[in-house]
Amino acid sequence: MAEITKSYESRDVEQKWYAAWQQAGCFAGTVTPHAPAYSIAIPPPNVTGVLTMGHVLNNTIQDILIRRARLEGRSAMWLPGTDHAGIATQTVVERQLRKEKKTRHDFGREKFLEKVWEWREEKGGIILEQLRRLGASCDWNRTQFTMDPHYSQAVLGVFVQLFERGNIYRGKRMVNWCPASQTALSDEEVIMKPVNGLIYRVRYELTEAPGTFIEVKTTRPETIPGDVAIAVHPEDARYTALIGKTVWRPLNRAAIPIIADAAVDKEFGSGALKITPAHDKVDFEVGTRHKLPVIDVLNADGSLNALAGPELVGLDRFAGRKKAAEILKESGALLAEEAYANNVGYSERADVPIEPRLTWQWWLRYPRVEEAKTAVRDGHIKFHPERWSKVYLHWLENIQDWCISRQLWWGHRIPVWYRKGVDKESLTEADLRDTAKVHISLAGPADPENWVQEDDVLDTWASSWLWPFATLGWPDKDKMRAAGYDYFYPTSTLVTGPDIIFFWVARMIMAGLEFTHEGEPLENRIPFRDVYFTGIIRDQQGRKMSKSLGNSPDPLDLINTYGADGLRFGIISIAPAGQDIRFQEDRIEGGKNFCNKLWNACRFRQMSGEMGDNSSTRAISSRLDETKFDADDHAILERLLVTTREVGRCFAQFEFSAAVQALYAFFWNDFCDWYVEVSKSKLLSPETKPNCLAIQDLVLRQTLLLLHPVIPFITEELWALLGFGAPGTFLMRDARIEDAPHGRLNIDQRQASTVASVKMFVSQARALKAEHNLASRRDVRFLVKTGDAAWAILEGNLAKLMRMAGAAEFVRQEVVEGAPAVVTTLGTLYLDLASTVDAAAEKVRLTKELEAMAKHIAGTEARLGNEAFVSKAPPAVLEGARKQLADQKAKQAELMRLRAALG
RNA sequence: GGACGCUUAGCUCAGUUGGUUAGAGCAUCUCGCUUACACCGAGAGGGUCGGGGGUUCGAGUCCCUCAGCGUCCA
Repeated sequence: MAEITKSYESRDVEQKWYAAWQQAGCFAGTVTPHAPAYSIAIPPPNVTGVLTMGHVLNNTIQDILIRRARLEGRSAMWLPGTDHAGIATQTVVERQLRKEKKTRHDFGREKFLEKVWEWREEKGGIILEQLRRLGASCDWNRTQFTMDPHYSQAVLGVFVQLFERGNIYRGKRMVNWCPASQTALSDEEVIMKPVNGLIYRVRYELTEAPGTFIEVKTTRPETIPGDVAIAVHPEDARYTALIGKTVWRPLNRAAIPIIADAAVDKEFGSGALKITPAHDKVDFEVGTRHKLPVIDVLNADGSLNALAGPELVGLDRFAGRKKAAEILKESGALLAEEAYANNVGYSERADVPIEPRLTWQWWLRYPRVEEAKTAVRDGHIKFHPERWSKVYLHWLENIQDWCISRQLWWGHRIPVWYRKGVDKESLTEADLRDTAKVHISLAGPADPENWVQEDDVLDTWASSWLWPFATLGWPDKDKMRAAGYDYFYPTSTLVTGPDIIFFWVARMIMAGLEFTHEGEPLENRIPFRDVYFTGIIRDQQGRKMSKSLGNSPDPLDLINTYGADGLRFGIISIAPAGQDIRFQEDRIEGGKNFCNKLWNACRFRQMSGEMGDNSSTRAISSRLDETKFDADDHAILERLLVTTREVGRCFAQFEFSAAVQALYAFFWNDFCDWYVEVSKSKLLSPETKPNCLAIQDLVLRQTLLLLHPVIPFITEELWALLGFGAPGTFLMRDARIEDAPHGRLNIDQRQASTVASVKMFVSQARALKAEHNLASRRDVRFLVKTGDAAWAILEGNLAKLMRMAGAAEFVRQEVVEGAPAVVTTLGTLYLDLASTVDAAAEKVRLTKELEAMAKHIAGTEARLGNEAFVSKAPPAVLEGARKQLADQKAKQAELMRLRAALG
């Protein structure tokens, strides 16, 4: 067996095991009829993406769930992949072209798409490679891409089906237009941002009464050429006389009417509102009500067009705004410019203000909205933390139709063909259903030469909402069988961020309900049973980590510095359930240190004696002689059992950081700081050595099993080094978690509980020495004044005590005068240094302690003196308080005696 | 404006259904290279649990209210 080195070096170990796992096919999720299935579909990262700290957290959690499921004997399958990220990817490739001073139009649609595919082949797999560095145990053979042929068929087939079912329609409506990407966006892709800008007070002169004006306030003077009316509230007494009159539009001069509409807010500004139907959603509605014309003064790229007038045409909308203000100022129409803070919608991807724009788009009426609510409300799908279900339900209550068409080239081109010569601008709902005018199918028309395909593609989210089942071969029966659709769907758990609860989670639920297992009950059609929402990783100042701020560490750097296991352990330990996380690199360092500690504890075991048969819990147990157990043996096994249960509970309830904390405390404090230390005396005697080694093996074996989901590499390495598995087997694939690692052994609670008082005794002895500036070397003589029972405990642990406390000897003695002392539950402990002690200082210390004790006693006495407490508190609490008081009083008496002895 | 979350040690956070003297990691200070680990060990200091009010024998924990911070939806 290889010797364990002095410190853990992650790099070689990680590479070695990842390759070995992959070669042995350990990641494969296979249909195993008699085993329960456990499956996760990865939230497909954007194909243009690189690994961020958010990915690290999210994917570490998924890997933990998957690896734990394997160890529990389930057939686990984690399905990886990427999504095609329409806007982002197209933008990346266009940016490349721009370096050659070209645009996508120079190439044409087909050639441009070839370029995108080339880019994807070359760069699109980076993030999946990075996930391997993290240790992700995805079933890579199942890797999917939303633009794969099969997946695309599923997406387009769904479009056709939803059209046939009446959920999809084409309509000319106000959409969120991104002038940078030049496409429509869904409401969810618009982010409202507070902006400090200007508001302009502008007056419009009445045509019938020159010199009389009506005033409006606007933040967008460049849209004035698009004004078609001034609206006032019908009950606004200031303006009733003016309704029906006309005013001069101050830019691109024309007469426009003053109308009355209840949508006007009387309190805002002067109470009069300019109506620009082409550039505002509310204005559009007002315009429609009053049958007003629509004057669109903007081009698709946000520049002003000829309808804006000769002075503004060609200008960008922001330059146009300035220019418009200048013109208004010159003509005297501009009354004032005032600072103004308002909310402006920004394009999520391009980060520019969106324009409300009237265009033809494809819309989806969501299917299964009510069922989607039921699924979560009735707990068929459980959200963790639960509170996100409110956000989800609220969105579904107020759901709006989804604009699913995008004016892009990269994506799923909508499977709609218009017969040549048909005017797309005037198609009615009935025309869409007229197969002579419009053809909608997966296969396309039989006579393509007579048709023109729709230019638009589908929103990327309109493909990824099928992810949990389209990745399992749906709707192709053969592919479904091969992928194990019936076995793995519904998937078990979705791990994602709450920021895409609408974008993705809600939509996946609706898609799953609509398209899978038709006719079966709801619980068979939902796409997943549990949804775990991670927190958002923030920097030290609490800001979101982002590329533009440059405040995110590169996870690959962290892996190189601290190891993948160190990074995983660290990130999980700072990620409490459902809370945002402030990133601290020192916690990642803590993860690395933990790995090193684990490494060295195993090294100590290896150096302590011959390895026995470690190949199973049963084999190790059979090496134990229970009759020779001492209190420490019972105590560590008891703690192991409790920790095993606690960790199991934590994993089951998605409390990952609590699991890690429990493991940390058990391993570092109970095992390393105590059991390993007491082992150092136990190993000296042939009476106790075999048991001690076997118990260490039992503890280490179980600890590696419990830790493996979190830190897979180092645990696999140590598993092999300590011979816990048969050659050719893997911890990750072949090992199974056992609930009762101690096997048939009986744990003696009474004995185990004495360890606590011995620990405390040692700790107090050390403190006593430290207070008197003695190094923790073992050269001190202690005297103990104590009763027979306590002395028996001390005597039984003498060798350990001397080593742990750093004592030359412990001597039982009835009377000790003038020595520094401490009162413990096992008697009064004196430092035999009478000659050197500073009596005055010692007296001060004891007095301080007595004061604190008096306070505690007063508190306990007050509680016990309270009639209500005595009559109402549960007996156990009451008994505890009485015992506490007795202990406190005994300690107080002893402290007083010690103080008196100092003279 | 509405919903949700947060406020506990210098920093970052735990604290399960209310129950002994509120914990951890990091940082700080003191001591120690004792045959696993200095990526370590021993010890110490450090908190009126955001403010106020209430319920209760008992509140960091439950209720009300105020303040500050954050997120989402309008």
